[in-house]
Amino acid sequence: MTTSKYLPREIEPKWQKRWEESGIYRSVEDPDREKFYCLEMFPYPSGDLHMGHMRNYAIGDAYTRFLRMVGYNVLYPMGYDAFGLPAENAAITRKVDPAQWTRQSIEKMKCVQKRMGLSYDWDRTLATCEPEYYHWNQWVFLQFLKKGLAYRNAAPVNWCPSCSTVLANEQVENGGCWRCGSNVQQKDLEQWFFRITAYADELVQDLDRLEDWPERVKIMQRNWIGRSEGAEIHFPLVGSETVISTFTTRPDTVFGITYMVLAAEHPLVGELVRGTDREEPVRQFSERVKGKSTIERTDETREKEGIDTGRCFINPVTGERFPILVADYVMMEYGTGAVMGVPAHDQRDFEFAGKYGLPVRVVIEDDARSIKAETMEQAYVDDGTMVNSGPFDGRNNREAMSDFVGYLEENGWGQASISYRLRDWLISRQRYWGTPIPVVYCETCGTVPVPEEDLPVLLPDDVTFTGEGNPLAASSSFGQTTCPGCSGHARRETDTMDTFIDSSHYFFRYTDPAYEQAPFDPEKAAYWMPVDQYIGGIEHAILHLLYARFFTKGLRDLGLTDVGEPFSRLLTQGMVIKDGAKMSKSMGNVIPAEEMMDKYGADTARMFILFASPPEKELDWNDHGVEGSFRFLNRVYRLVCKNSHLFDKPEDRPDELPDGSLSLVHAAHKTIKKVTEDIRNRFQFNTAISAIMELVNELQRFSSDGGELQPGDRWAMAEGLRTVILLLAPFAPHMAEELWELTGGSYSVSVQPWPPYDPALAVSRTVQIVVQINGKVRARFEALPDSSGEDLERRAMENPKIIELLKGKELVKSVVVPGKLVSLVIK
RNA sequence: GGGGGAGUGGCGGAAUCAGGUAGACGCACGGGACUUAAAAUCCCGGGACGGUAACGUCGUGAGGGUUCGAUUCCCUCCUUCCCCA
Repeated sequence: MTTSKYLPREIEPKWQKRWEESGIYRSVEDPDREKFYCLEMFPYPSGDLHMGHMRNYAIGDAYTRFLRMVGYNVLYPMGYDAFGLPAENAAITRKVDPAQWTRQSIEKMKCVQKRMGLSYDWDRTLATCEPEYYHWNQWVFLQFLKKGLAYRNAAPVNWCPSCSTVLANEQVENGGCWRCGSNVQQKDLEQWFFRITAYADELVQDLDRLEDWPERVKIMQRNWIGRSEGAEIHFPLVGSETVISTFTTRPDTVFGITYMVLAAEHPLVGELVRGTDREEPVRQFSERVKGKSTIERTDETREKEGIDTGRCFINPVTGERFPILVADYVMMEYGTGAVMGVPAHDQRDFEFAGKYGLPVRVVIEDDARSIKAETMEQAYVDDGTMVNSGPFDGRNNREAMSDFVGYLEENGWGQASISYRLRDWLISRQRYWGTPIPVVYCETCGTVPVPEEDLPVLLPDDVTFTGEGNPLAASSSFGQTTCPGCSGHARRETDTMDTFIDSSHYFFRYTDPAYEQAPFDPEKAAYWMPVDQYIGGIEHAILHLLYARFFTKGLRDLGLTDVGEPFSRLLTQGMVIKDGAKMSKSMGNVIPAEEMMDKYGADTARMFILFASPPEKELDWNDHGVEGSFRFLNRVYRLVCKNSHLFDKPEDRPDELPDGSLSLVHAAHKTIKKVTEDIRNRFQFNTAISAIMELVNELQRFSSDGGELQPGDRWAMAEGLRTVILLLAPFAPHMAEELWELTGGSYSVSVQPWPPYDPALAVSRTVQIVVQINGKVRARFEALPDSSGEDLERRAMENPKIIELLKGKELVKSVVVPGKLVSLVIK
């Protein structure tokens, strides 16, 4: 008998070394085997590996290990999202080289990841800050430029004064910077954009194909893209050739227009009032409005402000003139920056019109009651019958909608149109630690892309980090260059790319990280892509996942891949909570991953993380709970050691099994079935682990029941223990290896076939049947699982307690559910 | 304001997909065994109320509905978290 103790500190490094030396987690393309690409969102290498990371990897690794045992050819890589602000900030405050700082952090993180025992193919590791990687950011940029998917434009942009950079719309949260929270200001700048709106429709439509994505992520994306159908209508300006266009989702209310409002940023505002007595007040008003934040301007509860321009437009459908105003609640980013005012049928317009004495004209009536403009207390926004609408009077507005748009089109007043909330992706950043945008500005040739053969445009070393402005712009070696076209003097673009570009195609790069001709080898990508299972935090529901989807479609249209959607299945893990708050540095409630592993070992940490909560839910951290997982692993270890003699001379299964052993065999098969289904179909690691615990409890009872074990018992016990080891292999891989070896198994447990189960054995030998009377449980009895309904009913009626309760009553009805219950209704 | 989740013992959570024994598994707690003692380990207990007990009544945020039967399905409401404004 072995009496050794469970010592994770000894066995974990031992097996990690063996895995590395034997290279069993390296993946190779094999057309004869079914592939499975499992991926976790790669981390930003801050150097600290926190619980959120640990949870992410524990989930992914357990699933991957399971898949390997089930027989898939698995790709499971890891890399580092290595560009970004923290490295640059460290450079400013601590005078360290961002590249060096980042590489050190990566090594630190990798070290912790290795200690966790994760089964990555480490040969495929990449870091986005390396020229071999960002080369391909630049390459894709050039291809996008050729296809018109990248362009430069002057636009009002979101500016974070604290980070001294512009931000994409997706990076503005509640009017503040997503990183530092500072109030975002609007600034007019020349910037580079990616034309994500070209794919707006496809990005919405393809969401329907993503059946294995959480519904809420799809809803968030759908809302973010904000596709709305309606019409664009053109209004002639009185006394001018100019036409003002507006987008509306309610073209059926055009007869009810009584005014128009423009955004303060609308390019026509200046022209409208030039030289009139309205010029100065309107200019002042516009300036004041521009200084307000977006949240303030779009807050629906706030009173809206406007100012008359003194100019009028003509409503083409009626020929009437109405005033044009400038108002604070209209944003240039949405629609066309001009909004037609229909006070009777839009609540915001109604309030605005009330404040400025603008007329209200009812054009849709409630079918139940008549609506009078004079007595309305709020806008009528529902559907109804069109009135005051010329040829459309009497028709239902919803049904008449498309006819009405046709009517506008025939007369040249407008046309059907689709509007998106989604804006083009602003990718320029005035920062150093990112991918240089490969463009030069030549005095004679203008904007010139850097030729592909000159890539990558490397980040220069001769920079100083002062915290003010972009260090790249101050570098003498970088800024000045010669034009690739005319060899004349040229100036380099000093902006770098948004780091979300890095994470928009890294999953392709893993399929062949050393490939030198393109971002990836099309053939290898064809084998591995798409990612079959992607795992990461819900916080990336919009930003990263939308950009990655767009990028994939862009790469597809460059002919590099056939894949249109990068991630077939998505699992969004819940946050890690401690003491009722998100575990975070700012809350001061962080448990470092390393500390956990020092104390209990990686297997315990992984086990607890998976056991404490289902992956999608929040995980409530509890120090005592970890203790429980540690105890469980100790128990398993002891149990196997105590019974190790059973494996000295393996026995064959006897023809006849003693009763207790037979029950044990049933329990083992039932457990295999449950664990298999919980992992494969539901990602329910917590219930899978519970099931293993139950089996362990049963084995322990069986082995300590006293008395000599019969030959059949010995066989059943050995089988039960081997089953437990195999089932634990995805969750506690180090211990599983150790015990597998101890029981005479061959290396490695992680490539053993997953244990099969016999459905006939994967049921309890007897089931408990309950007898209900009028819905209340009154008696129970044991029966065989396949007992017939008649049999069960007869046995229920023979039950002394039931006979007693039935005395003097009339049996009205009985319902029998075989294997479950007999329900009697009496009067 | 709009959209989407979630509410079950002292705690994390099961059962909810497909209506059928609510509380699996674990933590914390209580009792016992082993020990000179402790730790570790092993065994037993446990939703609430009443009862020595058998057992009974109540019980899954609140209220209603459907059903022989509702934690599960439907309606209304409350609380809370997330996303968008």
